Amino acid sequence: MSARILVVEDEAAIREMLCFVLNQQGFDVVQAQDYQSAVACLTEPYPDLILLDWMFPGGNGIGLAKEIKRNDYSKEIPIIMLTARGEEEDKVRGLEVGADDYITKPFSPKELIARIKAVLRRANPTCLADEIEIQGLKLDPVSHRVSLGGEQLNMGPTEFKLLHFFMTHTERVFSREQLLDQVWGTNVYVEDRTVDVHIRRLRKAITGLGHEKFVQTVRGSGYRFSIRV
Amino acid sequence: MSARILVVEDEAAIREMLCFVLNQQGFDVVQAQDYQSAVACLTEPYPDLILLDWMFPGGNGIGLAKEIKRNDYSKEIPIIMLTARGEEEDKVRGLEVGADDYITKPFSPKELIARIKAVLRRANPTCLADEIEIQGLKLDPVSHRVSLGGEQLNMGPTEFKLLHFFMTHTERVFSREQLLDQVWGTNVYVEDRTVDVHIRRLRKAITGLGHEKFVQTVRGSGYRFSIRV
DNA sequence: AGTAATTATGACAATAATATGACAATAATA
DNA sequence: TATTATTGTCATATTATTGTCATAATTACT
Repeated sequence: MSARILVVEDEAAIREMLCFVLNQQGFDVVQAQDYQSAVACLTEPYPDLILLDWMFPGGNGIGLAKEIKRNDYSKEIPIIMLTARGEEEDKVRGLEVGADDYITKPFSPKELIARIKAVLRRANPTCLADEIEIQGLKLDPVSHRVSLGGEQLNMGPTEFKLLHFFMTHTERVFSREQLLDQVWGTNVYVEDRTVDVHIRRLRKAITGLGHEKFVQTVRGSGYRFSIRV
Repeated sequence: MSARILVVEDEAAIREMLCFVLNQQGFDVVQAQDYQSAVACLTEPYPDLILLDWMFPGGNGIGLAKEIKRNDYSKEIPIIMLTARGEEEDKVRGLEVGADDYITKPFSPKELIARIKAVLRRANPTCLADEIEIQGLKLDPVSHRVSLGGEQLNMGPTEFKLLHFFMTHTERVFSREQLLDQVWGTNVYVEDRTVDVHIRRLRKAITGLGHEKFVQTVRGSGYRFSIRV
């Protein structure tokens, strides 16, 4: 049950960028480019969050925000406003009207995602809980648990992160360097070969009915998580 | 073997956005936020493409573009300029200096990727991470897999590279020397005849329903990958 | 057919890459 | 503070891959 996000933004390039980023993060995205189509999206299934451009044709953002907050069915939906840089007063007015947060254009994807998650966590934590399952191997980021055919699996935090990354990025080779960046985080000085060791630990941890085969070595390139053995 | 892209952009938010999108597409991304660090990135391993902001501190974009095109080692690297909207003259000047294309901010990820791929396809198709299929023979650089009619094929890294090169450069003879340059890399001292051996290994690996026939010997010249048997 | 040049092939040792087990250092937890 | 779990690194074992050779097979030419 991943979160459904309504993006209201008239400029196509920015809208596409927003949708791209949100999609990559696993959100369900609905787009609207004007007042009318935005209002049309306020029905079942309701979005869990609205990303709202301050200025857009067919009614300004604040107008739409007011409309949303007036309506009983939609007033609980959190709103994040998109404002142009430096327009401080807009932010203030936006928050007054009931926006839960705001983001300044241009925005970094990291910031965007962080703010969205923060708002969702406050408003509706369940829609962030996205359990991943691949052939009986279940990973639940919320409870921070991994199970295989109902059986709980034990592994260290690093193995968990590694598995989480793999399960959300299957069928793709990653070099040790990339894995270090993605799983350990940038600016971390760790030996390349250390990845090997954690790969082994992960394999050992998920060894069940051949599930360790999912973690595959690609000689000369790195590792891959693949269902196709 | 996926393309390495150097992003030169001072504004952190935009830079992060570019990197995010490019990373998702499987490119190797290197960042630079000023003239100095950009120049520092112009060494081994050279980027396959440079995304260059027109205006950035410590020297403008055109200055850096000129510098890149002046240097023998870097002048073959294609450049895509990032310009602010509406600055038509910038685009013209950029193209005059040797930029291969330009993108207007704000940009849609689709457009960005399309233009990058177009430029790379012209300059160096091997580093495009697109899946290639030729008569049931599939090579996917992203997952680093080769299959023939759905069946996985096994081969060593060198054979993989060789096949990748061939599949992106079909219907053309290459001398052993050329293959060594392109597949093994320059400055590698390897016997000419070694190519023969790898050709054999490649043929053996892709032997299916006569697919080994694609790898053809051109007596006295070298080898060719051709669909026409 | 005979010959020289060229390519194909199998075998092999050298090399490079990965797997693994052990260990001390560190961080987390009781 | 004591105890336990986790981490990163090393040394070593295990594989896979590489490049080269010797020899067989093929081709082109006389």
